[in-house]
Amino acid sequence: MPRRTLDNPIVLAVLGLLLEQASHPYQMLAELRQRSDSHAAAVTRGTLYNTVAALNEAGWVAVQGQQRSGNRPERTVYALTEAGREELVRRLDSQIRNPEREFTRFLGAVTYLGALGPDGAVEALTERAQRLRERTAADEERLASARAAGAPRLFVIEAEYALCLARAETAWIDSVVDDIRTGALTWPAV
Amino acid sequence: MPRRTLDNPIVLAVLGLLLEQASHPYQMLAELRQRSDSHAAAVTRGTLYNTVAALNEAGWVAVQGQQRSGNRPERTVYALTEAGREELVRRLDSQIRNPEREFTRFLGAVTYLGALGPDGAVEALTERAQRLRERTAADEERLASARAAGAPRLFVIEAEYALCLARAETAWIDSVVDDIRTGALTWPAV
DNA sequence: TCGTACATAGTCTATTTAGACTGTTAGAGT
DNA sequence: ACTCTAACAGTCTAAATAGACTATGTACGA
Repeated sequence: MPRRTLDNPIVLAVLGLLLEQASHPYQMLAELRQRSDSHAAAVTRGTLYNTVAALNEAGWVAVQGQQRSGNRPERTVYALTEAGREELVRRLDSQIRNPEREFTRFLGAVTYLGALGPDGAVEALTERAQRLRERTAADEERLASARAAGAPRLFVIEAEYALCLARAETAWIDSVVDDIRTGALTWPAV
Repeated sequence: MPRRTLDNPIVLAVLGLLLEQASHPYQMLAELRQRSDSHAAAVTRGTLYNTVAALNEAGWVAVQGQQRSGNRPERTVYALTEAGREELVRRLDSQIRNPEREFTRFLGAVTYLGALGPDGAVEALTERAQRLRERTAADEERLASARAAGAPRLFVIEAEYALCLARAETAWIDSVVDDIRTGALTWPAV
């Protein structure tokens, strides 16, 4: 039951991976998981196989061959086609040009921050900031060691972006917590 | 065919709206659209009706009554239950405490920025920054006039957050564009 | 050497979702 | 008075997704 619209966010990831090298779906998944938690979280197996099949029907990828090691299930290896390379560039360009308004979990929650009350809000926000800081430190370290190991900056650019946003978010949370504590942000009387 | 897991992002929005006042799905949708583009984009009608039905089965909302104006379809008005209020707070708290790694379109695209080549990347990034700036200016104005009209800051806090992130992203893009132009960020030879 | 846990590959189905479809009413323009 | 469009309110279905299920191979400790 292949899809028609093919506008799900992992299409780009699949095309991008195949630009580097031909691969089979299971391997793509492993690659995505290894590279980034956010990429990994965005895919499940069913979706990936389905997406690759649809990409195949759309002519953006093509079966390069079958492989098999031992008696394991046969692996179908896909490669990017020329049309696929063009589509990749087209989508890349458009997704960068158009800033979409993305609805993240945190944005959705912050909208109703009031329901936690001032104390609950400070509590929760403080913990988030704390966790963000820990994660940021770990990410910075990973980034630094990747660079030290010789990875070109272009290959880790999305980690830089993610770090930048995480720092901005942390700073914002800090300022909000501060404003609640000092009374610059108050709860309207109910 | 009501759902079981109820972990989709608009659950929180529905519970949050109902905390303010009882409402029927169509009205919730209008409210969401009016309040924020990101909220609006995150919902379609089918999903909303389905979600509300599931919320009802879970006991977090309850039918408050039917309304009808003229010969229009009957509107089923839902109200938050006490269990629903608790669930709202629980989810709010957890979604704020746990920073999830969210996979946005832009993050996915930036990962394969290399495929655009230095010139294409500068082109696309510059346009994004430009659009972001325009949108940010418009959002700032809307925020200011909402405040001027007497909206408590707590009620527009998510707009502040979104603005903060947008500014950080713009600054990051500017710096990357700069680095490409000056040669601080180069394309590895293929 | 046997069991047990985990990695490898992939398929399959029950939920979930997007968005087309239905029909009514209010208001604008002619 | 009459048409045309947009808002109202909801249902329905085809497509997309998550995650369980299958089945072999490998590594490790008991």
